[in-house]
Amino acid sequence: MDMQLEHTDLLPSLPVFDGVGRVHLAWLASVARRLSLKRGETLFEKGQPVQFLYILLNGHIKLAVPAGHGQEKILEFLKPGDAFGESVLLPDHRWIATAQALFPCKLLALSLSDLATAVERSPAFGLRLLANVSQRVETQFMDQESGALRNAVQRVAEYVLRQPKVGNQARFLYHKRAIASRLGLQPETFSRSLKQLVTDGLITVQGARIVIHDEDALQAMVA
Amino acid sequence: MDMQLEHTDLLPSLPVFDGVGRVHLAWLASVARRLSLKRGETLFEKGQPVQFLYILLNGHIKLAVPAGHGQEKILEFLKPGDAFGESVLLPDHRWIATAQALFPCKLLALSLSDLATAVERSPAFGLRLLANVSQRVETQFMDQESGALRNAVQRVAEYVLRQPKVGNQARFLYHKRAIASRLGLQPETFSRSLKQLVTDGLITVQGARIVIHDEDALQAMVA
DNA sequence: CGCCTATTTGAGCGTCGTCAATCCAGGTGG
DNA sequence: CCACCTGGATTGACGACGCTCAAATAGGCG
Repeated sequence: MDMQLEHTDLLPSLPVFDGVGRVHLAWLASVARRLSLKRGETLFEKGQPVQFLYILLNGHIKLAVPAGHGQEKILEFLKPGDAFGESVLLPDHRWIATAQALFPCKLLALSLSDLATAVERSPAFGLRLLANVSQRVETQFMDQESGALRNAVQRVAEYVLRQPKVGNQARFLYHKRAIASRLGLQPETFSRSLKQLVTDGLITVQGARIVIHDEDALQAMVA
Repeated sequence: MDMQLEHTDLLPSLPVFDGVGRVHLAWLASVARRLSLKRGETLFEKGQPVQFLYILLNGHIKLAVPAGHGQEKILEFLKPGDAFGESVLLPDHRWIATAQALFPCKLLALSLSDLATAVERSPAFGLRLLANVSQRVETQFMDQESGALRNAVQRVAEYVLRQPKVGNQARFLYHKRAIASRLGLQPETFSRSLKQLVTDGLITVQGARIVIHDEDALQAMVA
């Protein structure tokens, strides 16, 4: 199968390319670098110069800052359709966090000049990028709110509710250790908080599997 | 003095309009609504639909979420040149926080259609907006990092270092209560943390005035 | 089947939040 | 010009939530 066509076909399904004309998409697909990452592979590290805007087509990536003793604080989980590295627009900018693949990834990389040309040719693409990063700011705000206003059990309940559900079932996509870090908790505290929800009869947990018994009570807990 | 010309002249001095052609600036100035806020006045409240992208020309605004018992958690201090409300691009979006003037403000408001037209006419403006919001994401990341990795005294030291200094002098622009909220601390804890820095001989504080005696030690404290 | 890592569980402690009282500064009016 | 007054800031005492250290258990992958 033609690699280039494969990627071109993938593009229209991502919201970040909504409303971007076919011809512009083709141009994007032609100039953008294509990258693949294996699970665990590092895309960039804190301190390196920002050279590209990345668009994640496939897979999951964590953005994290090292915290000594082999610890880290996870700032964000990146999902397909997410764009990151807009700070390529800021002069002499360096990454403030490290990006590492949690699952095998495919992504596009746009250099600063390609990004500028792309927005020049397709202002709609510029607006899509703006909407995307705007969404990320809002997510950060909600995280800040949760971190400041809610306790450990409430934050865990909130996280469970946000997971995609089929019926009343859900799964932890990432390691519990990683989720704990994302929520600003120690793994031990995360474990105890989950146990609390189980003890209260709101959920049951088996490994990465979650069954939600009382969604309303979970909602009430975070409100 | 002509109000419109006054604002038009103000625009080129803000980084967010760098590289945006004179003619586009004039167009922006002609279509954008102009707003003034008195100290304490509310621009929008949590839950209201997002109708405009705002660009702060002058003054300071706080973005905060109410937290019950008349409390609030301040998410961000907005300064001249900051743009906010890019989420006007997201469908059916509502404000997740309240905006209130901390000082008298002047600002521009762009409707969704005006924003789209502006980026259409001047892709450079789109890139500037992207850079601006990108900067805000990074600030959020650094806040998350501080909140997770540093204790109260370290966060206060970090905040002091970030204030604009003349010689070894600086000032708290906002009420300590507000700064505490921004740092994710109670006013009492903020006060005690400042006292700690004073006791250690790193700074002295009189009301809103700060004198920095040992900047290196402050830096070392947050590293 | 066995190793290695992730997760869970337990015990103890420290930081920060809560509640309450006091202190202080800036603004107002006599 | 000074006394008052009001809201912010400070200080103290105490408790709780989440962190740290340590050990046991479970789970995944070769």
